[in-house]
Amino acid sequence: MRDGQPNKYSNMSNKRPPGEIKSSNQLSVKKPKLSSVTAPTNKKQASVKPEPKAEDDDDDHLPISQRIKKSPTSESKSSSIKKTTKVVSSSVKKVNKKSKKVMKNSKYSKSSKVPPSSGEGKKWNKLEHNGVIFPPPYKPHGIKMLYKGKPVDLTPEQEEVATMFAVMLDTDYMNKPRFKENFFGDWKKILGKNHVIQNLEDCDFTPIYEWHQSEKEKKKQMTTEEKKALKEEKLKQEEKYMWAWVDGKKEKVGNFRVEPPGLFRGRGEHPKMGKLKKRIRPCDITINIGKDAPIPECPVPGERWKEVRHDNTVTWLAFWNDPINPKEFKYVFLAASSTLKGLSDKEKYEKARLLKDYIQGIRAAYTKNFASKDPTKKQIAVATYLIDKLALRAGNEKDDDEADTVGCCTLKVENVEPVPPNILKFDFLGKDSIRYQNEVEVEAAVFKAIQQFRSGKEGSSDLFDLLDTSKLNAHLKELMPGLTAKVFRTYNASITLDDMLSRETKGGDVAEKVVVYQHANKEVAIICNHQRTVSKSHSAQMLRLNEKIEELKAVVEELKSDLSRVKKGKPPLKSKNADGKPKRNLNPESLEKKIAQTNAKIEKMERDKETKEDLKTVALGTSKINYLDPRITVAWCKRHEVPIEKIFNKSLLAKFTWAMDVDPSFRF
DNA sequence: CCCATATACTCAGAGTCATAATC
DNA sequence: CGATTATGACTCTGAGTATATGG
Repeated sequence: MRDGQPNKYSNMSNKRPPGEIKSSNQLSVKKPKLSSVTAPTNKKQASVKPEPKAEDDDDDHLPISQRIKKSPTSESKSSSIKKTTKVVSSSVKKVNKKSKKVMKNSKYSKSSKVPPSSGEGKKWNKLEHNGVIFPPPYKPHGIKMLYKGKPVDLTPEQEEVATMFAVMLDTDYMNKPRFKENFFGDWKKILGKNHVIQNLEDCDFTPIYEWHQSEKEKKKQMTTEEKKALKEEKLKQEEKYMWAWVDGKKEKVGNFRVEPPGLFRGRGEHPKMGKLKKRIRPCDITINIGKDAPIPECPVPGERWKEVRHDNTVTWLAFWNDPINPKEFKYVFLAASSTLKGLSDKEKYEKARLLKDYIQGIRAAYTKNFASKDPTKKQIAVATYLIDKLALRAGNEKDDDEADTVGCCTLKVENVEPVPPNILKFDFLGKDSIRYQNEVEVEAAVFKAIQQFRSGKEGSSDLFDLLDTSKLNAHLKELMPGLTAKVFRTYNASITLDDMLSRETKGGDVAEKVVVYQHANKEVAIICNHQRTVSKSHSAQMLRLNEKIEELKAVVEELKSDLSRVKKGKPPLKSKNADGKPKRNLNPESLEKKIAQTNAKIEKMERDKETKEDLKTVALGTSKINYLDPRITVAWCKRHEVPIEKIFNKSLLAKFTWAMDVDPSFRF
């Protein structure tokens, strides 16, 4: 469903001319003002050395938003993009899907357990916390599901898993055969070989589903006092887990609740969707605390932690192995508002700001390499261009047991279609299986390069066959200390906000300024392709808005008629209003006023309607939380006397405390 | 005050990327 | 020993649910 709708915000764009640079000199002059960016080889910078040609359409330093221009040919784009269902081929692909499944139990020789001591990557000196809290044990409900129409007795364990499935009866997963197969496979193991239940098709879970719905309803019907009491009870229980002591400071813990058991809800076409995610127990959990901190008490009587470590080179407080993918981990970290997280957040933005000093040189360098004879260099250049211009993600290789999604380095031939003379049509599933659709005008050299990368390959093979993220990042690191692909996303998002705010903030009242901010925020969200599904009620809501607008228009018409009649000394056509009250205010002045008021109301509603329609598939939150340097926002608020609370909610304010004292003149 | 809509917050899955281990 | 692959740890994501808001 999410990948269903075309992205109406496709940008046709860009006409940034090649070339155009400052002297190479300038590059090296800029000093990293960043302690955290461990500057490796400053010498390598040579490779960014731009050449002094210049063709001054100097928009190189500008944010993407400004570099993007509507292309003349941008009519009905998205509609026509379709996946050319191609014959899958074994093909060119370097057999690089890691042979993950093999990997015989090379038990991690934990000789390398920890490298702390050296004080080098030290994250903390003292760390104390209370561990994690577990979900309550399963409470059997005894509701019987049906098999071939007859009630079935299930053990609590069997019932628990059946209930996990029943609860999802009204989700889209029921339309996914993969989900059902995986579920049934895991459930079957618990039912046992000779159980009456032999296939899913003959199972009727509706009794359990309905029981669950009624439980939900019951909960909803509780009075506010009851809910409040329940909440306080929970809070009391959890209070001690909410906090940690880090280097003498009390800090909030993020996710101290262990994930409850359930069915795996993989996104997109995930091969493992529906598999049973089993209950985590204390013996699955590894705790990390300071050397002389007391060991957290295990909350389950009679059980104990798997292990207690003292590793101050990491920030996690606890972890367990992901039951779906046992070689992956689930961590408990401090909350976003903590000092530790704030620090690394700040470092992230400082690194992105540093890129500002290098970006011209980097763009010049990759532009030059569009035509490189070295094929790897050429691919790196084009990939970097896409990452910079379109804010694409790096695109790591994925295993076969994950959803099939791509990023820049993993783009397939079929994901990018060149449309002469110089348009590229992108269509692929990115992170979280969110569809990315875009048509972009690119420089001739890029267009040619893409055509070349595609030629002779099948649709399913890699566009950048000589590239992967580590090669790309290794190259980026030579251009700027600490530079990686994701920094471009942060940079382009933040510079766009900064730029749009400074260009578009005019006078006006606070509300108008907030609109300017939201507009910029939206632009960033579009660049980053932050989408959301259209709410179920969206169309109904639009309809209602339209109705209301029509109603108001009718009111205006009547008022106008009243006005003209009153002016002629005649009484209104109707002596009563729609609500049945007799009309008052029959003098022209008040009628005029009323007309103006109503028209203003209509205009406002029209605007609201537009915004709503505009934002129906755009999620603003993600960029605000992860990509926009809060100092831009805070400084802008200070300059324009906008209360910061208009922009940041409570948790954002807490997360961004480190940015609050920024100088009003701060610019990204 | 009630309802519905908007916003805030939680949740856990899905990425990125550095480094260690292995080939 | 250089290149891959595996491991580990951290950020980023939209959905779902709870709560606030406002008409």
